Amino acid sequence: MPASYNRRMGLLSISEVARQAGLRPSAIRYYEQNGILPSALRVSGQRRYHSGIVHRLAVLRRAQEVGLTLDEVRELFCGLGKRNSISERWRKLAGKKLTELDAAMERIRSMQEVLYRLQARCRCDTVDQCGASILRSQVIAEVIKNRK
Amino acid sequence: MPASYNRRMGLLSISEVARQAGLRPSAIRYYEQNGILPSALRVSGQRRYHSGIVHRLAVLRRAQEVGLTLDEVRELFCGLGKRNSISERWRKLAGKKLTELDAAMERIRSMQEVLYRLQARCRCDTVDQCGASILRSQVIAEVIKNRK
DNA sequence: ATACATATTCAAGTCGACTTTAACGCAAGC
DNA sequence: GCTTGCGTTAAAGTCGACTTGAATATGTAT
Repeated sequence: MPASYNRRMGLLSISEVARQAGLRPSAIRYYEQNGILPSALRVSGQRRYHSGIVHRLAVLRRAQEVGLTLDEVRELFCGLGKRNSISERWRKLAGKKLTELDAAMERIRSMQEVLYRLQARCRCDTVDQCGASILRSQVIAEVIKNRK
Repeated sequence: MPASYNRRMGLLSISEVARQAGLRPSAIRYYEQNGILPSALRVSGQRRYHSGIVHRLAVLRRAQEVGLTLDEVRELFCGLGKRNSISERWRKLAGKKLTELDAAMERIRSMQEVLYRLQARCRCDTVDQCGASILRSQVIAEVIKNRK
């Protein structure tokens, strides 16, 4: 099947899609492999895409930007339940993320608070003296756990 | 060298230190291996610690809690320059972290903003319709990069 | 003496979202 | 028809901060 045919049909090669979406081909293959994108049409073993894929990848990117993991993006795109629209799934995931982000904000706030006090009050010379003021403050241990 | 001797000298085994510091022995070995802690005293091949190590590990943990990486903790503990006290190094690192945390806050704020709009305004049924409102908003692409 | 706990080192595994590499197939232009 | 270039797959590498596993040594209790 010649290139002219693909062009006539508006079919795009993976590198063309990647270029338009600002990704590398390997990322697109990775998404397919992990069920975030459906298996693409093949023409002599090579992936061919309809232009709509570019929009879908833009939504994917935006979803990542607001903090969704690829597992969540998969849920967004391929949602399990019966007749749930994408907007319903977005709202569900958005609620979840907003909660997580509130927690993240709070964590950052306490980190900042400790750092300010440290800048203002720490005067030790050696590590062994260090911490009188620092060790008493109460940043939640959860910080570390959730920093991953 | 018998245990009684170690006890008399106030020397602690790695598991005792780990217990007191709330870590696993493997973490302590890891710190030593990566130059965050100095090489420990050995008694027949086994690490023995003075109790001060527990304090040092508490400072380490606190440093992590406020966002320092282990590379930065190494800098904090083993700082390069000549006569710089730990408080000077703390202030330097704290300033750096505060800047990073400000940026992180800003990122989270824009993520939240997008998510709120999404919850309020998204009404699409399918992924292909999705994004009219979402794709126009401007979360910085940097979000993803720095999310790591 | 024997058993069991705890120690050691080195190498490899973990998590997430990819990228990179290797070895190969197919395509387009001359 | 030959080269250049893009496509394919599977497997391994990346980053950070550890953990886990395997093989082996030492310590402690009975």
